[in-house]
Amino acid sequence: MSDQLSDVRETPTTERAVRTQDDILRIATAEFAANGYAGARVDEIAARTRTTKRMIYYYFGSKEGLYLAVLERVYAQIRQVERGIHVEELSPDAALRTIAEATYDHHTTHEAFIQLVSIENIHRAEHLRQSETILRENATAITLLEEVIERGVRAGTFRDDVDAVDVHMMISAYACFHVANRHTFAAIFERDMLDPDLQDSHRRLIGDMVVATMTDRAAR
Amino acid sequence: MSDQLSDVRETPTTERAVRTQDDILRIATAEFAANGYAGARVDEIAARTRTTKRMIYYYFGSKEGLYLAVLERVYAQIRQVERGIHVEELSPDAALRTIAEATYDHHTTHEAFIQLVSIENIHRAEHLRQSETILRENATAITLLEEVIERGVRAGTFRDDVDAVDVHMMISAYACFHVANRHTFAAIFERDMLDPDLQDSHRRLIGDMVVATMTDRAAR
Amino acid sequence: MSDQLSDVRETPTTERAVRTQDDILRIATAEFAANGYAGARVDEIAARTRTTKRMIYYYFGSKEGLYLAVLERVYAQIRQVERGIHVEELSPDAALRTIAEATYDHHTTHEAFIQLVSIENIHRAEHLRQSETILRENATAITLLEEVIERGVRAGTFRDDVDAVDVHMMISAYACFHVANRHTFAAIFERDMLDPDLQDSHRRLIGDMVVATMTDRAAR
Amino acid sequence: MSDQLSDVRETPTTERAVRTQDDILRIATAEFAANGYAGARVDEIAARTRTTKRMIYYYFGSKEGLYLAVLERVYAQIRQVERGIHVEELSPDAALRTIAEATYDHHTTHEAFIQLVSIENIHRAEHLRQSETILRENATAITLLEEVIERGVRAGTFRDDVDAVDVHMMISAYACFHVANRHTFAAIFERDMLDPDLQDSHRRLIGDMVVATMTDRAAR
DNA sequence: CATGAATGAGGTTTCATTCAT
DNA sequence: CATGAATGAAACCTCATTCAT
Repeated sequence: MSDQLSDVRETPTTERAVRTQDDILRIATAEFAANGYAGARVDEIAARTRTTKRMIYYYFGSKEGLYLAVLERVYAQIRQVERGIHVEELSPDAALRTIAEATYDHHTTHEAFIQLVSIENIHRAEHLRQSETILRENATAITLLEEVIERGVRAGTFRDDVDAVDVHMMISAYACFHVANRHTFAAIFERDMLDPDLQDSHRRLIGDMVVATMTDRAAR
Repeated sequence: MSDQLSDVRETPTTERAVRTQDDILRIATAEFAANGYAGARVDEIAARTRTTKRMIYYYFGSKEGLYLAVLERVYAQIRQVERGIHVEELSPDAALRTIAEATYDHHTTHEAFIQLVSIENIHRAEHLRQSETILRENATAITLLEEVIERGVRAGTFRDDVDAVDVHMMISAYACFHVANRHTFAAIFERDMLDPDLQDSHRRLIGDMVVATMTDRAAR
Repeated sequence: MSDQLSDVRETPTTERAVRTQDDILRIATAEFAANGYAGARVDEIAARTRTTKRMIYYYFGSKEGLYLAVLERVYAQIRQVERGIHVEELSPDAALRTIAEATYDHHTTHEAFIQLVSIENIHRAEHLRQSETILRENATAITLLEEVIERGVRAGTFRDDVDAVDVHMMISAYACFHVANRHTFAAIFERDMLDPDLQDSHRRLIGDMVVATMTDRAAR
Repeated sequence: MSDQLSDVRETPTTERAVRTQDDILRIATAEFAANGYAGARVDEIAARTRTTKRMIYYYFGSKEGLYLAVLERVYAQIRQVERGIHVEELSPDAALRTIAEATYDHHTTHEAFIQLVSIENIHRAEHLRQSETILRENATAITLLEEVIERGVRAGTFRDDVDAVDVHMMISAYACFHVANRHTFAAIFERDMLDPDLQDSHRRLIGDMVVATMTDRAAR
């Protein structure tokens, strides 16, 4: 749960309490993602829950506390995905492509996560910075990339002036954009980036993009 | 102004009126960008303006009307930039790189625009879709790319399975991400993507990325 | 108005606004005095007012801001009374008695003031300490007493080991007690200290008390 | 316990129950004294107790029942002190001074009692009036004074137009004020009436005051 | 065009109290 | 006796919007 709040039940003891909190968090995730922090309504969240508004305050202390808990939850989920990626056996090219595709798959299927990240950026990451867990655990995505890039560089196939954080940035940018800018993009260019018919080619494209960039002879 | 609202002053007559409206729009742009649609306060906007709340309602009818006007204004500004890009004389490679860099330069120097686009996406582009001007005029960015890609494909240097909208997507994703996700990225990875020291290498990287992807032999 | 709050209309411009604020302050004074800070209800105050709850927040910002304004108002009123006391022409004895009686008269006819002081003490004077005006202006009551005591001491009729603050304490204690402890005293001892029939003798008694104490030969 | 409430455990049976109740009452006394009736929080009281909220309701029925029990407890304590005062052997002067000093000593060392009396007065002694015990037993303080005054009057040293209730009022006023108005007084006059350095002179002063007043020749 | 005053609906939060185990 | 979970009523406060001058 949130790292800095007190006066709230930190860890539920009964199984029923777990269900109540999960219920609240699930609904709250959707509401915050769909309406932004200020636009989300505690009343509305409560109404869609099995429980009452009072319980939100009982467990999370405040609207902000709830939002923080939501944030930590979605960041914990992506950590799980990242930890499930194993590329030790793959060539640097294949490893890079695998990581890119995994990120693409996660982001395009976790709309709420991407929206919450967008929202959090509007608020200058002020809430996220309060969560030691997120700060500490979510940077580990980089170590995986570092290892792959080092292998590629050593093998002479990867350029050495682009580091893991840069690569992560390229991959994240592409994957995030699909979800985060879906609606304005669709409105203006009349193409839904998440159209299932485009999924395969878009997944291939992100792999191409990152591999081509890293193996680009001209850039060296 | 917004395309569907009536009962509001559409075009200012006196020069003073123009200045008043510009003042309001400038402040409102900052407020909406910084706080989101629901988070922005009409009172706050009025307080920071040289005029009063009454004028906001006189000129823009409602908070939503003001937001729409703000949106149209920032989209008009990027249209200006796009129209200033001329790549007819350049090779397809150079042309692509020029367009990518121009987008990168625009986005990284127009934080409010990117933030407003993020916000608009949170609201499923519901406001943007009301603006015929934006929908009609802003898609023209594509024609420029189409022409370049066609030249590259005809020359045999570009792959032909990636169209102008895809390329625009890649470029926008990279450029948007720098601004839109700046804060969460900085918090977690301890790297400010807009750090002036990184500007040159990041501008080069976006060019590398799009050119490498389009000229990628392996992908063909 | 309160010294530290912002975002609230500090000084009303129209006469109507003055009336609205006075109306609110009058009712609020009664409500806070009757129910304590926590016990007073903003809703109730608003209901008894010509205006609405919203106006309370418009003018005073918060419940606390309103309470502070109430506090400053009643302290300003007693300052007025204190400034109206002139004892330069009187003998030290008579002057002391006059001051004591004036305090007695003020306190016994300003129940709300005494109650608010009681309430403020329950809250360890945390609000009062925020008001520079009260702190600066209300201590001046002492200078009047100092001058009188000095005269009495010099004349050899007053003891010199009791200073103005001590005398003020004795007088205030007696006068406050009549109002502040009226109800418990009446319940237990079956005597209403504010019974009009007792007024004269109690006014005389406070004068006797302070004069006798200061002229007490045995104490010297 | 309260005289009129039923359905609550009147007298604890086990020793453990006594300790639990005492624990609750001790904490509750502090909380009510520090925050007023409305300002005190049942949750907070429970949290500071070794037991739980359930126990408060089990033993005292309601917040009001608890408050009443607190009130009765502190009034019982001062009764004990009063019963310990013996002045039969002393001269009327010395007896008066002894009573005054004892009251002064009690009040200045029982802040919570004085605060609760202040609070109770804000509520027009509505709770206190429900307690037959307090009403019946606490008026007996007067009989002690009556006897002393009668002796003094008979001896010709005391005036006869000031009765025991008046004297009790003077003494209580002085002693209460030290505690009840400590904070506003300190804030405005920059003198802490309970400063240990002032204790002796202030104790002497209350004796001087009451004796001087009663033996005042001028007043007769 | 300008300004402070006003409004009502609805938002977030708190509190005493009770329930289930 | 003890504990965390739950509740509903009501508290405080905010916001977009309109009015009177």
